[in-house]
Parts: sequence; C-alpha cells; structure tokens
Amino acid sequence: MNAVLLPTIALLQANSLTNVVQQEIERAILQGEYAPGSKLTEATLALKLGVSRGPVREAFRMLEEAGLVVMEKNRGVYVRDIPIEEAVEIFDLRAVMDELVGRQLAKNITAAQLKEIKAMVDAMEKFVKSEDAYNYHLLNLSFHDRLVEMAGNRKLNDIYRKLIKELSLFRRLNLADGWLLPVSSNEHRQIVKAIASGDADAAGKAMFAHAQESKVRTIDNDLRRQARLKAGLEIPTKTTALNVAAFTRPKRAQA
Amino acid sequence: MNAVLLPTIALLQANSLTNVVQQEIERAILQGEYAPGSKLTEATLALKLGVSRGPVREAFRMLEEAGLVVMEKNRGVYVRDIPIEEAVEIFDLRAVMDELVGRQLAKNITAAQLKEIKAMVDAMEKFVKSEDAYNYHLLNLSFHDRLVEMAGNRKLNDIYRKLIKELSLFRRLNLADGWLLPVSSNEHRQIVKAIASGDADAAGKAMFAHAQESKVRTIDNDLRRQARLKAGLEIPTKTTALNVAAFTRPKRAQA
DNA sequence: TTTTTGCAAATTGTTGACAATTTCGGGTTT
DNA sequence: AAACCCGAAATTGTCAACAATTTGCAAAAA
Repeated sequence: MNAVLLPTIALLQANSLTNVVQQEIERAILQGEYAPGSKLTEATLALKLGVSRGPVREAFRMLEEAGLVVMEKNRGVYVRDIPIEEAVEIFDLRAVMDELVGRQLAKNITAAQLKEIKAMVDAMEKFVKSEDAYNYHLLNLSFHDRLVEMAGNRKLNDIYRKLIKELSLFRRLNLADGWLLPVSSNEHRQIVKAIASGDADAAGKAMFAHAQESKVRTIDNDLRRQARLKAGLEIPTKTTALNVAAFTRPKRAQA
Repeated sequence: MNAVLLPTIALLQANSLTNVVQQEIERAILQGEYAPGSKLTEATLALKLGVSRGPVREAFRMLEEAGLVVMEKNRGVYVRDIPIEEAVEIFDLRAVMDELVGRQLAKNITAAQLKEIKAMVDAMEKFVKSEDAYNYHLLNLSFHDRLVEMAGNRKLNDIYRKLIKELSLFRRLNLADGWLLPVSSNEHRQIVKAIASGDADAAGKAMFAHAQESKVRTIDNDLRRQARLKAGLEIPTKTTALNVAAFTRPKRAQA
C-alpha cells in the first residue's frame, strides 16, 4: 500500500471540493492575499483552483455567512472591509467573552495547562525584550486562542475564532505599536497570576480589562492614522494616482 | 407607474433565488416543520420550491455555517439536533452577552425605549395571570430580542439571534413550565428597574442572573424529561413502534 | 468639455446532465 | 433466523451550457 495515498484518500472522503475551496479562499483572505474591498471573481478562482464555478459559489456562501465576504447580487463578491465602528463592537463583545474565559479558567484550569500558558507568557516577554513585534503578535494570538480553548466551551470557542477572523480584516489594526508591548505583556502576567490564584472575579476582571485596553489602543491607532491620512490628503491640489484609484474603485462596496 | 410592481421589482433585485430558498428553509426549520434530525433532500426541496438544485445547495451551505443543519458528504443534509451540553454552553454565552446588554442599556437607554420595555413587561404579567404560557413565551422572546437591539451593538445582536435560533433546535426546551412564569416575570421587573435607575452594575447583574436562571430551569427540565424517558423505556419488553423507528433512523447523525 | 446613448464583452444566476456514492431490497450462504 | 453479498434505485457531487445582468467603451448629443 502507498503510505502517502492513504491519508490523501481519507482527506478527499471527508472534504468535498467546496470545503477545500472554502478553506483555501479563507486562508488567502486572512493572509492578506486578497485585500479588504477587493473583488473575487468566480471564474478566475475556479480556474486557479482547477474546479468549476459551482463549488466556488458554495464556498462564497459559507464565507458570506462567516462575515468574510459580501455578495452583491449580479455584481460579485468582495472581501469585506471592517469599519472601525464594527471593530469596536467586536472588541466589546470579546471583552465579555474573555471575562467568561477568565472566570472559567480560574475555577477549572489544570496544573499542566497553567504551566503551558505561563511558558507562553515567558516567551512573549522575550519577544518584548528583543522588540520583535511581529512574533509577539503571533504568539499573542495563540495565547488568547489557547485560553479560550481551555475554557472548555465549544460554542464560545467557535464564535471567538470567527470574531478574530473578522477583526483581522480591519486593516488599520496596527501591529507596529512596539512601545506598548511591555504594557500588554504585563497585563498577561496579571491574567495568569489571577487564574493561578483561583480567584474567578479577579481573573475575569483581568481578562476584561486587557480586552478593553486592546480596544482603546486600536481606537487610538485609528484616530492617529486618520489624522495622518487627512493631513496627507490636504497637500496635493492635483489628483494623485492614489486618488484616481479611489475613484475608479467599484461604486457600491461594503454592505 | 404601478404602485405594486415597484416594490416587487426591488424585492427581486435584492433577493437571489438562493436567499429566498435559504429564508424559506430556515423558517420551516425554526417553525418545526422539519424536526431536528430529519433529513432534507435536495431534489425534494428544489421541486417543492420550484427551483433547481443549485440554489438549494447554496442555501444549505449558509444554513450549515449558521449551525442549523449539518451536511454529511455523500449522505445528505440533516436538521441539527442540539444536545443538552451545547444548550448549556449557549446559555452561558448568552448570560455574559445579556450582562453587557444590561450595562449598555443602563447607561444609554432613552425615555421612549424605557417606556416600551416597561409595556412589554406589563403585557407579560397579564399572560402570567391568565396562565397563557405560549403567548408569554413569544413575548419573552421579543422582549429579550428588543433589549439586545436597543443595546446598539450590531455584532452582538447578530450573534445573539443566531444563538437563539440554534437554541430553538434544542427540543427539550420545555415551554410548559407554567408554575415558574411568575418567577421569570419578577426577574423582568427587576431588570427594568435596574436599567431605569441607570446603575450599570445592577442592570448587568440582573440580566446575567436572569439568563443563568433560564439555564438552570432548562437543565432541570431536561433531567426530569430524561428520567421520565428512562422510566418509560424500562417497562416494555418487546420492541415498540417507537423503538423500531429509532433503529431505522439513518446511522450517522449529528456531527 | 460634459453628458448621454447604445452596443460588445465580461460576469453572475440558474439550470439540466452526467459521474460517483450511498441506500435499499432480494437472494444466498452460514 | 442472522449475516453476507450484489445489483437496481435513489441521492449527492461536479460540471458545462445557457440566460440575465452589469460593466466598459466608443460614438453621438447637449
């Protein structure tokens, strides 16, 4: 028997073409290969993935329901662009979900799990010291994902992940706020400490506060960014290449 | 111009066949026309709705992502059956979302909105007195839906509604616990009072507690129901019609 | 110049056909 | 009887073709 073929067969038996296509498009969107606002053309994608348009359309429907794209009838499918208002809403939602996570973990976490998240915090601290904002960001995502997973509420986990995915479409999310990493890292220490102490209220509050801090930082970043953008746009009197692109863009976007 | 045709045209322009089909199937599922666990056959539905299988399949994908059906490759689509464990998870999630709703409303509710929800509580109280559990249930759903809507967080609203829809697939949800209606109604009064007072903490806690109470009541009902079921099944020695049905049922169900 | 009009091309919406898989029944064997 | 096998029927997965709509662009009109 072929040692490579067997898992391949199992994979094809479990995954329909639609599922494979859905995962591939989702991956591409989340990795930024298709920017928010950009158009996804059925035929092009079908050709690229070597399938017909049917599975692509079904995948689009799933992605639409997941909030990653918008389908405009007879006009096409666009990668969703999350406005700052929606990002804020997601942060508020996440805050109460994180609070629940903290409470649950304070009550139920095992020694092994505690050790695991402590190690993650340690590793993040190292990234702070080496000023490696990118890897800090990645590990930070894993850290929170793992916490939610450990809380043991699958529905919570599912929704949390969906929210994170949508949030990643909020472009203005600034990873380069390097000077705030120590603050964030400190909050992580407090979270772990509260969880370890078994104090549900404290752990919940620490998680909630941390999420709120992220929100505030994001809003700050966005305000600064918008100010910068506005200042930059007031200088040129003639239409610049960038502005032309803005006008040539499809008229109706974002539902 | 035709006064009837215009809205019809607008309707057809906005709704693709897939959307219409999706809404219709969802309606049928939520109203219990297709029970949890029952199979939805593409061709049958397509014929019934007068469309081809394509739109039906796309609608299935949306419903799958929404958690109302499960698609098993090469086997078909089944209305999802929510187990008690998942129902509990949803209740826990709902509790923290409701807490957020309470806090937001205590801070931001308008006089008109307050008047509106007071009227709803009054109306529910009347249903308690007339022991009309069914209409109480319906109004109770509207009441909570309205509260979430008033909180002004669209994302929260969307997810909340999805959770409610999934919860309605938890069959064992017993509406006939008539003797507990006064308790529930009382909690509503307290919620409104806390919101009116502008005390965010109190309103949040009242909402949270109310959700937790619903959870406990649901678990109690389920335990009683399962006990009754077990007691009933131990009497017959021969295979009953009900049991035969259970064995004839498709082997793999529920993901 | 600016706006409008009217095709042609591109893209999406829907359908029916064919391939692949599962289900169901009768008949056979144990 | 119970378990097993095997072919027909039903059902799902995928595709390609056709219809409907939008978009792009050049020519005509204001």
